[in-house]
Amino acid sequence: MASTGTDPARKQRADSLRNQTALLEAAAAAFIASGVNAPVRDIAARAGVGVGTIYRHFPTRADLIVAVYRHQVEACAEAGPVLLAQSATPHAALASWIHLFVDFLVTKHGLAEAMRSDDAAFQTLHAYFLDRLVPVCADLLAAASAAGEIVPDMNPLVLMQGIGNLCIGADNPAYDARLMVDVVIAGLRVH
Amino acid sequence: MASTGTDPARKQRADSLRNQTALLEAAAAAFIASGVNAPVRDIAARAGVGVGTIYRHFPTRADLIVAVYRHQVEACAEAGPVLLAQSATPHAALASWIHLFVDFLVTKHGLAEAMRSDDAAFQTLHAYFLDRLVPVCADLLAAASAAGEIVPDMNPLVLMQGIGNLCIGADNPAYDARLMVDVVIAGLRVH
DNA sequence: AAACATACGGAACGAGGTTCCGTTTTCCCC
DNA sequence: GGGGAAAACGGAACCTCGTTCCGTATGTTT
Repeated sequence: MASTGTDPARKQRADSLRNQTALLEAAAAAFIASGVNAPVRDIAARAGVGVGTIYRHFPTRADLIVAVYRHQVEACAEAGPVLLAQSATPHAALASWIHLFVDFLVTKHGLAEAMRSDDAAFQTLHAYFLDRLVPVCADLLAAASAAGEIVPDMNPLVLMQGIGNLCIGADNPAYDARLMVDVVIAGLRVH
Repeated sequence: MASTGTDPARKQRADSLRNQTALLEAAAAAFIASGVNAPVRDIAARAGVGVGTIYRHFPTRADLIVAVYRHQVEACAEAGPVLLAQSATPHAALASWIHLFVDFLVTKHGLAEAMRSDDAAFQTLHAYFLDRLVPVCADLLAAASAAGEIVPDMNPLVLMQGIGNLCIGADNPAYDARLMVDVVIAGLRVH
């Protein structure tokens, strides 16, 4: 992520590593306080570095967001097969997994919006989330489909993006992302 | 909308009305060309006016968007009762009406995103759309619910917002808003 | 300790939204 | 028709925010 060195023998400088860590912590805090679109200058100030340092470590905002949430995305991805093995039915596993994903998204102010953005800077973000999660979703869909529980032709990519969309604005009390997601899950069933 | 006059006897000035019309046309063109977030300066240039004139007529971007799309929103609202009377079943009417709404949204680049924005400037937009369309949706839901075709507890406001969300990013070829909307419509059915 | 690569900071630039006020246009009244 | 007040105009100026750039500082290696 931050290995800019041309010579692979030379290790990353200590101050560089320190700043990178500080930036990750600052960004996480700023994202909680102001959403994932927190001003670059704010994040830099929180980390006690100049704005140039942010761009050196994380060329686009997406890189920073991915770095901050990587653990959680990985955990979500790994939960897929586990749920499939533990649940009573594939459809139940799919439902549980989608709820896991939704829980992750709705607690990250602005993340769902950002994933949707057509801004080139968010391309990385979009790609990372989808690359990591769509295959997991595809497996769950395939299992539920094979069991005859859901319609056979659901596209996992479309489903993930749709679920993501439904989570936008989840902090608005007049909206209820989880309810809409449940309607979608019900709609996947054979009928 | 543009009656700023303090004295109600005094009518709107001719140049003001001319500019207002020019702005509406320019905005409509700019929205088609660049989406509803087209730069203010661009819209002003298209209309051949200064930026100050935009703000005088339409204090927020939402006011301009509402003015541009008012006819279409009205048409959509009025179609609700008509569809209910003409369709074979209330659920069919609901489905048709939702498709009408979706067709409107997906052809307006950025509109669905804007409706979701928590920016105070879009409050008016959000309010207008929901005030006008939620009651129509509520009637359709009530009819379908009374006919025993759908689950009885769907909140029309949540449904409208959810449908709106699903339409975000509909111009991305890897996504399919209509498919997701169909899943939602299916999910509303009693099962 | 010297020399060199690496990384840093923050000024500077550009894009976009918004405000403000001197000037122009229109309208009303005589 | 002409004069003056009210209304509206235009666009410069300002603010915020993302992004770039380069002179300077800090590690690292020999």
